[in-house]
Amino acid sequence: MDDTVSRLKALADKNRFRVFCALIQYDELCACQITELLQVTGATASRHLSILVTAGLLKSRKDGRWVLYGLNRSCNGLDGILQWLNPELQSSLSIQNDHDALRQITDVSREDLCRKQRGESCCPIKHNEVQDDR
Amino acid sequence: MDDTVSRLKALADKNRFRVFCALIQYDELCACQITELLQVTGATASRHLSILVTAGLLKSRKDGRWVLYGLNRSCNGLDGILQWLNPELQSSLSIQNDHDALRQITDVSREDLCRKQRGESCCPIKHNEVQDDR
DNA sequence: TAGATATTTAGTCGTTTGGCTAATTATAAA
DNA sequence: TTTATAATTAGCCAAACGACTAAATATCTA
Repeated sequence: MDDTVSRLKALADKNRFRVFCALIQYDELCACQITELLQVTGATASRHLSILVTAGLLKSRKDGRWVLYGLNRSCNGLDGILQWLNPELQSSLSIQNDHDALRQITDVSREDLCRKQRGESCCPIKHNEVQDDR
Repeated sequence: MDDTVSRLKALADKNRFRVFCALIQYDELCACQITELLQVTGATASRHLSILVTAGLLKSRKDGRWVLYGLNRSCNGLDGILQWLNPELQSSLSIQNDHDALRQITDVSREDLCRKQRGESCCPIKHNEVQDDR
């Protein structure tokens, strides 16, 4: 039970939930891409990611300087979670917004993305107003 | 999305999760029975229950002096949640413990149960040591 | 109707959470 | 080997949370 509750806790935060949903659509995203999606500091994104990994929902692997995150496909009960969420995701405007933002984020190279995050105003990515569902 | 996250938040607490699981097995339980199961004050149980109701996971109805709680069968996505949880519940010792405790709790009348909760030491219910899974 | 009683609400308190900045670690490039 | 940089960790703070007690509400019963 404790495992299940800790998975629930991990998903019961809006930003972590967004990350999880993003990774249903994208096989792998690096920390800086998720930072850009959430519009928080890298430190904050990193902590959220570690909570999701600790709960067993995500896996991470290093790729040089970058750390790539993806769903942990062998997570106990993952299929059930996906089946539950799937209908909800189809109809969610917020998730659709994130999906659009991610297309732009993954369009630029990770190098350029990080440059932009450092404030070097290269390759600006404009985020749409995120209006929530209902 | 916000609805989904608030349902996740509602379930992401050990005591509320136990209540939800209890109501998968029992069609209806009154507030005092849930208070007894959780071993918290009535006020605390009441707040947990109201969070679950507000999230749309539970329904309540009055039966005279008592308030009965049960799963809200028309909750959006409930089937998905149940399918996800079902395998986990089968193997959980904690849930099994709660199930055993509930059998004793529902064995005595609500009147006697409340009398006992007021400390009138009638019809004692002994709770097993609740050891957690793993 | 008056008293008893099941439940909820209000108010308090210590802990946890989610965000930030600053410091640290690990890898790539010069 | 030094410098740059992606990511994480540490430390801080305000807000949210979960528990409690006490007070209020609603319903039964004598």
